[in-house]
Amino acid sequence: MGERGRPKGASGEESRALLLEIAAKEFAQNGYHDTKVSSIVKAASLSQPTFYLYFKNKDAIFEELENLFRLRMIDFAKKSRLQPALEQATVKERIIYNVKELLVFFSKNPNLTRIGFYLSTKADEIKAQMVKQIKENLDFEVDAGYFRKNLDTQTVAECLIGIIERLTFIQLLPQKKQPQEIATDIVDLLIEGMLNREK
Amino acid sequence: MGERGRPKGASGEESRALLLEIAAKEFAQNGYHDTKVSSIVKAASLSQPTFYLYFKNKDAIFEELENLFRLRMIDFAKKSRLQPALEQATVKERIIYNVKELLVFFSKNPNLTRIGFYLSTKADEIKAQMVKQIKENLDFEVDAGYFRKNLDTQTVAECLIGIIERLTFIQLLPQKKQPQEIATDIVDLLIEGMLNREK
Amino acid sequence: MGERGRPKGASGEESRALLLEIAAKEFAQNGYHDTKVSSIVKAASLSQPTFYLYFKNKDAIFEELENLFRLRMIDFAKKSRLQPALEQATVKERIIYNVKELLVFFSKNPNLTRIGFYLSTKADEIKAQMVKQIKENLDFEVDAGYFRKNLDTQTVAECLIGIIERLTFIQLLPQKKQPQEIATDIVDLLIEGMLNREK
Amino acid sequence: MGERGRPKGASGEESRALLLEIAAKEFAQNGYHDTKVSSIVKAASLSQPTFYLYFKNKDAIFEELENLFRLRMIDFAKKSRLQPALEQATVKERIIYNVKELLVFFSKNPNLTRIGFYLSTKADEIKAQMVKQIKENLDFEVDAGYFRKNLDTQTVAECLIGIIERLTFIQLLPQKKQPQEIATDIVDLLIEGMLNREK
DNA sequence: AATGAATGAGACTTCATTCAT
DNA sequence: TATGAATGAAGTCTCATTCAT
Repeated sequence: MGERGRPKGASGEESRALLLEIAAKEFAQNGYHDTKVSSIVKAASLSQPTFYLYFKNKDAIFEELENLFRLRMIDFAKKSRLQPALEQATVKERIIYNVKELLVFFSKNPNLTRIGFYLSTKADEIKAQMVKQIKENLDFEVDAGYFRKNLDTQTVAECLIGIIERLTFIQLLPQKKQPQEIATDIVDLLIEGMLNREK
Repeated sequence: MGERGRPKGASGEESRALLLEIAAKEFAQNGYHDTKVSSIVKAASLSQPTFYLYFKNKDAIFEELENLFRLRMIDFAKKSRLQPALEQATVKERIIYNVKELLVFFSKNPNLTRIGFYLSTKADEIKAQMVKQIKENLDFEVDAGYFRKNLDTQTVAECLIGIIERLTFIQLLPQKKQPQEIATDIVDLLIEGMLNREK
Repeated sequence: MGERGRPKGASGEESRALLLEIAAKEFAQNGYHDTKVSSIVKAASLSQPTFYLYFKNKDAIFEELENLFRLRMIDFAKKSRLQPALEQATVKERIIYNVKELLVFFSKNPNLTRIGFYLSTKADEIKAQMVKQIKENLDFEVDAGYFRKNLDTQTVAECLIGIIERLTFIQLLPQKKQPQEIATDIVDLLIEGMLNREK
Repeated sequence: MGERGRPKGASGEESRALLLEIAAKEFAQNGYHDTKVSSIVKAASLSQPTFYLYFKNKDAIFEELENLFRLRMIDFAKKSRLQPALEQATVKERIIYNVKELLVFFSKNPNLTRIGFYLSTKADEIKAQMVKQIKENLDFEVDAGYFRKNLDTQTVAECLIGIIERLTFIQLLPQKKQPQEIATDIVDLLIEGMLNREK
C-alpha cells in the first residue's frame, strides 16, 4: 500500500509502521512460530538490526499487534454503547447493526483479526470480555420482555461469539459474503429460530 | 495389547502407543511448536532415537493424531447415520441426541479434539466435512416441512459448528457443563430462537 | 593432555571434562568475552550443540570453573589448618611452608588460578576470605609474642595477598621462580623487613 | 577550554572531553566489553555518529585513556625524581612521601587508575616500568647502607607494586583509608618487618 | 527394542560502525 | 557540529534428527 521502495533515510515511524503492517500479515498467514524476524524484515526491505531498533523482540511486536486489536475492540465496544442513534429501530435491527459494524471492522482488519481472535493467547480473554458485554445487553432485552424469560443469556452470548468467529473466518475474510448479509443471517437465525411456524 | 508381563522394555506397540498418548497430551496443552520431541520422550521415559523408531518425524506423529481424530469423526458420522434407534423421537430430540453424542466423544477425547478441531491445519477441512453433512440433514428436515423453507441451511450448519466449537472449548472440556446439557442448550436455541412468543 | 582424537562415541563424562579443561585454558588466555563457545568446541573437536549438552550456557561453564577454584581453595585452607606436622619448626618456617603449598597449587593449576584469582567477579570475595583467615593466624602469632604487638594484622594480610597475587602472575606462572623460592622471598621480606640492622 | 557560552552544541573539544570522561567512568565500572558505545553516548546526551567524530573506534578511546594514565604516571615519576625537597628527611619518610603521592594521584583519578592499573592489557607493562624504577631507587639505598645488602631489590619492588595495587583497590578507592595512612602502613611494614624485636 | 552421544541447520539478538543529511 | 536511520558481522542458543552400539 505504501509507496514501494522507500527512500534510504525514511522516517523512523514509517519503517516502524511498515514492519508492523508486514508482521501482521505474516503472523496472520503463518502463525507466530512460522513467522521469522528474517522474513518480516526481508519483506520490508530492511535488515534484522533495524527490526530491533523498533521492537524489543519478536514477542514484543506480536504483543503490540494483540494490543492494537484489543484496543480497537474496546473502542468498538464503547462506540456500540454510545449509539442509541437507532432509537426507533427495532431491537432486531439494532442487533444486526451492531454485529454488522463488528464484521465491518473485522473485514477492514483481517490480519489483526486473525491475530487477536485466533492466534493470540489472549484471544480467549478478549472473547470472554465480548461475551460478557453481549450478555449484559441481552439481559436488558429479556427484562424488556423482548426475549423469552427462560433464555440462558450467557450461553446465547457464547453461541453468538462462536458463530461470529466461524463466519468471520469462513465467509467474511474470504470475502464470500458481506458484513450486512452475514449479520442478518446470524441475527435472524438466533432470534427467529429454525422452526416452521406457518399454519 | 496383551499384557504378557514382559520383564523389561515393553513391547514395541506399547511404547508406540505411549508416545502417541503423551504426544496428544503435550500437543493439546502446548501447541505444535512448543511441544518438543525431547519432552515427549522424557515424559515417556524413553530416548529420542526410540521416538524415531516409531515415527518418521515430529510432523508424522502429529499427522497421525490428526488422522486418528478424523477417522474417529468418520466412525462417528457413520454411527449417527446408522442409528435410527430413535425413530419415534421428534426431530428436535434426534438432533439433540446427535449433538450430545458428538460432545460425548469430544469430552472423552479432549486432547485429540483440541488437536483435530483447533491445532490441525486440516481442522478447516474436517469442519467443512461436518458442515456438509449437517447441511444435508437439515435440507431433509426442511423438505419434510419441519423447518422453515427460507432457511439458509448452509449457514445454519456453519453456525452450528461454530457454536459447538466454542462451547466445546469453553464449557465442555473445562467440564463446566455436561454434553446433554450443552446439546439441549444449543439445539433449543437454534430451533426455537430467542423471541418471546407469548402474548 | 588426553589422547588426541577421541573416538566418536566417547563417554559423555570425557567430553564434558575435555570441554571444561579447554574452556579453562581459553578463559585464562583470552578472558571471558573473548572466549567464544565456538572456539572452545572447535578446540575440543566437538560441535556447538554438544557444548549445551553439558553446560547450560557459557556463563555456567565459567561459574563451574570459578567454583572449582573456590572449592580447591577451601580444601587447601582446611589442609593448612590440619597440618601441625611441622610442630617443631619455627613460625617462619611454617608460614613459608603454607605459602609454598599455596603457590604449588597455583602452579599446578595455572588456568584455574587465573580464572579464580583474576577473571572471576567473585575473585574479590575469595581473596577476602583468604585475608580473613591469614589475619586470624597472624593474630595468634602476635598474641604468642612472635610478632610485634602494634602490627595491623588486617593490613599485613591484605599485603600478603597482594604480594602473592603479583608474584604468582609475574614470577610463578611464567615459571621464572619456584614456589619454594618465592615463598621464602615473601616471608623473609615481610618478617625481617628491609632494614640493615648490622653495626 | 574557554567557556564562551556557545548557545548550542558546545565546542567540539567539550564534547570530546565529555565523552572521554564518561567513557572512563563506564569502563572503570563495567569493564571494556560491558561498556557499550551506545551507553557512553547516551550518558553524554550525544549520538553515536558523534562518537566516531572524535574517536576512531571503541578501542581508540580506551587506548587514549590507557595512555592518559601512562602519561600521568610518567609525569608523576618525573616529579618524584625532581623533588629533593625533603632532603633532610629520613629515607623512610621520603619513601612514605612518594608512595603517598602516588596514592593521592590514584585517589584523585579512580577511573583512570582502574583502567590503567587493572583493565588495560598494558597494565603489566606500566607496572613493570614502575617496578624498574623502584628497584633503581632501592639499589641506591642499599648501596648507601640503609637497607641490608642481601635484599633482593627486584622482588621487593614487585612486592611493593603488588601491595599498592591491592590496597589501592581494597582500601583507597573505596575510601576506607587515606593515602597518608596507607603509605605509612606499607612502608612501615616493609621496612621494619613484622618481628617483635623487644627483648 | 533401545539408547548415549552427537550434530546440521537455523533462529534470535547484539553491537560497533557507517550513510546521508 | 551533529544526528536519524540503518546495517554487516558475529555470537549464543535450540531443536529435530542421526550415528554407532
